[in-house]
Amino acid sequence: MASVPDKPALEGLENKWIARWEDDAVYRFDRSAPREQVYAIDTPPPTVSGSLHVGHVFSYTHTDVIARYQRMRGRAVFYPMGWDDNGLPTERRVQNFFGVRCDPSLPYDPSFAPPDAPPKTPIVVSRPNFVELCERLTVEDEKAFEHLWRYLGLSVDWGMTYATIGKPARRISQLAFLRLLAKGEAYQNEAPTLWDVDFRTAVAQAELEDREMPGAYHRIRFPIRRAGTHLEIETTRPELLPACVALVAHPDDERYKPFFEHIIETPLFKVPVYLKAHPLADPTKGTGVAMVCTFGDVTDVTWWRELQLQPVRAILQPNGALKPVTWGAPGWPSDDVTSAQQRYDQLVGLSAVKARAKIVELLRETGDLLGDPRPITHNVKFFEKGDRPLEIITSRQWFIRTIAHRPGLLARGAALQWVPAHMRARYENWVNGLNGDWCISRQRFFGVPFPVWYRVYDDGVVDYNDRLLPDESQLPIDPSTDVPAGFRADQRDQPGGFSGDPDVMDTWATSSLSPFIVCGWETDQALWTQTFPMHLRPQAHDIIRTWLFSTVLRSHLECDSLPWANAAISGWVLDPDRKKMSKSKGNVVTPMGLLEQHGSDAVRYWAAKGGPGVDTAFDAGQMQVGRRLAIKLLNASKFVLGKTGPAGPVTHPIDRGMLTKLAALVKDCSASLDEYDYTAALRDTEAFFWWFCDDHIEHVKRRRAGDGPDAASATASCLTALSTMLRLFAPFVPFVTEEIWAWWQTGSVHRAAWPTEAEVLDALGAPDAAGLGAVARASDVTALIRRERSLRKVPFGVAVQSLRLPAAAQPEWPAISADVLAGNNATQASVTFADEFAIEFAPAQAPPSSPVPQPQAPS
RNA sequence: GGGCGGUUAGCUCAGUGGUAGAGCACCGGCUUUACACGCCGGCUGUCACAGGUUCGAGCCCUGUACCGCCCACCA
Repeated sequence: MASVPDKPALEGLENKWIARWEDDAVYRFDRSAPREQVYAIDTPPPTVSGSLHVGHVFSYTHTDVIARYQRMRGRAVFYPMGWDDNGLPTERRVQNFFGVRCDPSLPYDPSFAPPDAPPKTPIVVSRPNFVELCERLTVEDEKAFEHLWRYLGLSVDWGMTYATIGKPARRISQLAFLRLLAKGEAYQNEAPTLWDVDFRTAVAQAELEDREMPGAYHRIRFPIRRAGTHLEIETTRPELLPACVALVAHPDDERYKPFFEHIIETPLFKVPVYLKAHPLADPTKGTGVAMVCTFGDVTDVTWWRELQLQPVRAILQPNGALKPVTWGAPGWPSDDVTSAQQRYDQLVGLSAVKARAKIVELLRETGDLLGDPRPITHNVKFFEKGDRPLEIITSRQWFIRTIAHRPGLLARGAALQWVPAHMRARYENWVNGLNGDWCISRQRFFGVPFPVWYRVYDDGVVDYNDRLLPDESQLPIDPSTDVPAGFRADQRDQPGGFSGDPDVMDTWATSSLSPFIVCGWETDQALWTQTFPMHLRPQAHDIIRTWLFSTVLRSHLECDSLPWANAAISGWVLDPDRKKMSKSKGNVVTPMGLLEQHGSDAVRYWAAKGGPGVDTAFDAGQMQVGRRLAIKLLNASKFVLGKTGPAGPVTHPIDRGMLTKLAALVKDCSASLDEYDYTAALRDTEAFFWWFCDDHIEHVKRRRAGDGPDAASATASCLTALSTMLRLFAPFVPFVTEEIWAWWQTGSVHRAAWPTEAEVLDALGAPDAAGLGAVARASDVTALIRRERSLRKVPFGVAVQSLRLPAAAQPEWPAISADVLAGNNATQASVTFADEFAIEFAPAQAPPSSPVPQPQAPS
């Protein structure tokens, strides 16, 4: 038996065992394991340019508990880690850090090196150079993240990491895209698209969020031609008046029925438009007549499509400013071209907000604005990372089909095991609410480019229908730098030459392939067969509509399969005010500080108390409890292992009862963990452990200190219990359990076999029901004695003289009397049985003196 | 407007139709040879509200209120 320290402590355990685990490759994935023994986890790649917060610690701990459990169950745990360095946060960080800006039209410069300090004027670099800078910068982030994860005790195989902008991920993103293109599941289309004017890119439905914004209803007069009357509409976006292509009212609205298909004239610009009928128009909103503009919101798109309102009169440019328009030109009719032009020219170049103020001024001048704008607050759609409301701009974009696959996607969601089960509804809700295919192209430069070139006609026009695709073996490529087969570099963007697709993929188009990336899709067939479909996707509930949905979609389209069998959805960490912890609220605690303050095991303990999918309050008090548990484990283990006597057959009823109780615990915990109910497993293990310390040890410690068969029974059963409890605790508090394990066992506890009911019962032959009754009775009687001792304030040193125990205790008494009496300083007591409990203590040696008041220092 | 959770002790939360629970906090006591980073004990309830089912409801059903989240609408 290795040495048990005199003063066991938690300090330094993290660094000690991190190093040892790495040296011993404790968490290395076994490539030779057959698929049936593999447990594969699709770990979320954290965004490296962000910072890890306590919510990450929380949810990644949950996953690690499962990973450690499965490993102890004998599974080869496939537990890689990714870094998400693809996307806007990293793009901005690279720009600021190095003082560069990307221009994809530039050729790659292999000799480029950034200056030591970012220059005032950004250096323009090619996309491959920009990606290189990203990789250089994120290496440092990744090191810090990895250190934190190791310190937290994540049992990741650190030999398997990937980056979402890394070459393998780019290759797989492009390969998967080309496969979808070949199948017709990816397509390109020119259509009205949700657009962020600051980032100047299309965004997807999944990236929207509503924000409450101040606005105002503007009541505007529209004359009806040759009717001598007018319609009134209310709009929050009067600046779109020049883009008006129709008015619309509900078909049953009696107020407007007479005027359907009449020609209305827009104010200021004198554009003839029709009043149309459409059921989506709500008679109760505003005046019941809405202005259809190209495009103010998604309803406008619907009306434009369904009412076939040609043409598009787009006035917003990609940067959000109003573009120049020649009134009187095709598509821009006006009954008064001169004044329309004169008025519109005052708007050109203005942002939507400024144009609104200007147009209100103009409407006031002509008297077409009725009354003052009426302030309201309303929800406006934003890109979740954006600062200004989304616009809708017609542009050429890549899409992946989703709507056509809705039934199949719902079936996948139904087949997936959700933890907790009710999270399935969020997925179904989202799939049922999809209103368009998934737009995956972004007009950014940093990301995975589309591996596509287009032929350029001899007249210099790019033919987007004549695509030039690379061979799969060439991937990844960058069409802004690489040249399609059969062309020369100097034919780029030349008549008769080629042009590269300028766009990059949405980050989710890569993240959705995380199982493909880690499992070696089209790269490592043996690994792919061994690990895909995976077993577990852990993630937070806010990205069900993005990461989870898109991963299911890609796997459905590419593999006709679910990507994993289980989805474990974690909750959020809330601050004590029940608000989600976030950086903007300034209530984030740095994870490393937490781990150092409380110890990793203690923080993990708190995290494991938060059930799957349950938003959980940040609670340093629970971490203190976890720390006390770890210390208690050290001390109790020291006591159990400190016994010098020999172990022998487990014959004593109390020992047999304890092990029977433990065997039931093992069975329950295993069942709980199989169902991802790690919270219940921890709670039950903890309850047993405290009972073991407080009651069982107190009962057996004197017997164990003697010799003979009863002492040997106590020693043997305590050792079994310790071994079992350490293994039950190991997934939750890996450091302290490993430390104790090393005192007396060989190998890592994290590679030890998960305990089984049969193993614990081995020393007994069978569950011992009488023993179970004995330990329960022993605890009951001890509780009675302790209660009286405490109420009467009798110190433990004062012996019990006589005991009258409940008659119900009589049958078990012979089995437990020695242990119970010894554990309560009552070995000399006379014991009788009657209906009521009674106790007498030995007379006090000295009469208690009344306490003398001590002079108090002024406080 | 639709959907999903939640509401149990001062706090954080378990609770599987059968006596209302744990930890923390608080109060009182105890140096008991593993642990004072400890131990023992005590106090603490309109289980959100209303109705229903049942011999029996915190749990099942219906409705309501409030909190949180998701989605839709947002002229």
